[in-house]
Amino acid sequence: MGREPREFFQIGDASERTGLTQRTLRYYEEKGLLRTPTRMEGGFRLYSEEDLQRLERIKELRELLGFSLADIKEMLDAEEVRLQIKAEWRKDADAADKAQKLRSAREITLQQIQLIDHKMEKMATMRDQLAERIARYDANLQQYAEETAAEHAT
Amino acid sequence: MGREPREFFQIGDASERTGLTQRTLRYYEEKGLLRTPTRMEGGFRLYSEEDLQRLERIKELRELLGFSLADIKEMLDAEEVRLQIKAEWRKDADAADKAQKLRSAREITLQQIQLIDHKMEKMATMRDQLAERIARYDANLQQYAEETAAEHAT
DNA sequence: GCGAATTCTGACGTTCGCGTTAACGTGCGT
DNA sequence: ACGCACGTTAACGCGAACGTCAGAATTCGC
Repeated sequence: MGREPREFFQIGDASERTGLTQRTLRYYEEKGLLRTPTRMEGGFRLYSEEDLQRLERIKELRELLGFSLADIKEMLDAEEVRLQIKAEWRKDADAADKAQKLRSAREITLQQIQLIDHKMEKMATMRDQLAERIARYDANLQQYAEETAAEHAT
Repeated sequence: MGREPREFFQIGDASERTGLTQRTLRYYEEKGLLRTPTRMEGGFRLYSEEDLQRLERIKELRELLGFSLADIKEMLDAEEVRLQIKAEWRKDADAADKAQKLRSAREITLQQIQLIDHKMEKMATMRDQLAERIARYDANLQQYAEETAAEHAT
C-alpha cells in the first residue's frame, strides 16, 4: 500500500495546519461552510485533507478578498453542485434537473469572476495612484536632500 | 464668475451622492476619517466636493478592498502628510522633521502597494481557477445537450 | 412667521466573526 | 485503572461598523 500522508486530523492538528483557531473551525461548521466532519466514536472531529483544503480556500476568500462567510458559503455550495453531480453522474436519471443546477452553478461562478475582475480593475488604478504618490514623495525627499547639501556647502 | 457646480451639500444630499447613510457619514467623522465638515450657523454639516471625493475613496477602500476603517484612517493620514507639507512648504523650518514624516508616509504607501500586489496575485490565480471551473461546467452541459439530442434521435 | 422637512445629538440595538470560560467527556500511555 | 492531554457543547462577551429610535433644534418654502 502507498504511504498515504495521513488520513485524519483532530481539530488541534487541523487548527495548527490551517492557522485557524479551533473555535473558528467549529464556527465554520456551524455556519454550514464545512460538512460536519466525520467523528470518532466519542465525538471527536476528524478532518480529512479535503477538509483542510477547503478551509484554506475559505481563509483566502475571507482574508484576502474580504468576502463574508455568507458569500463564501454560496460560492462553495455552487462548487459542491459540480462534485455532487460528478459523484452520481451515472446513477441518477433526471438530466434536465442536473443541467439546471449546472447552469445556476455556472451563473454564480461567472458572477464571481466578474466581481473579481471588477475588483482587480479598481485595485490596479488604486495601485497606480499609490505609485504616483511614491514618486512625488521621492521628488520631495530629493529636494530636501539637495537643500541640505546646499546648506552644508555654505 | 465661473458657475461652480455647487459648493455645499447637506448631509442628506451627501448621503445620496455617496450612497452612504447619514449615520455612516457621522460615524466616519466620529472616527476621524473625515475632518469635521464646516457647519452652518445652526450646526448643520456642510460637505464640500472634496469631502465627497474623500468619502468615495473610503467607500472603495472598504467595499472593494475590504480594509478596516482603522487601516483606512492610517492610509488617509499618510496622504494628509503630503498635503500638509505642501501647504506649509515654505513657511516652516524644520526640514529634518518634514523629511522624516515624508519617509514614514512613503513607507506606509509602499506597504499598501505591496499589499495590493499580493492581493492581486491571489485574485488572479483564483480567477483562473474559476475560469477553469466554468470550462468544466460547459463541458458537462455540452454532454447533457448531446445526450438529450441523442434521445430525441431515437 | 409658520409648518413641514431636515438635521442634530445621544443612546441603545444589531450583526458578524470569532474569543473566552465553564463544566464535562474521551483517548491513550503506563 | 488512572492521570492527563485533548476534545465537546453551551453560553456569554466583544469590537467593528453601522441601524434605529427619541426628542429637540434648525432651515426652508410659501
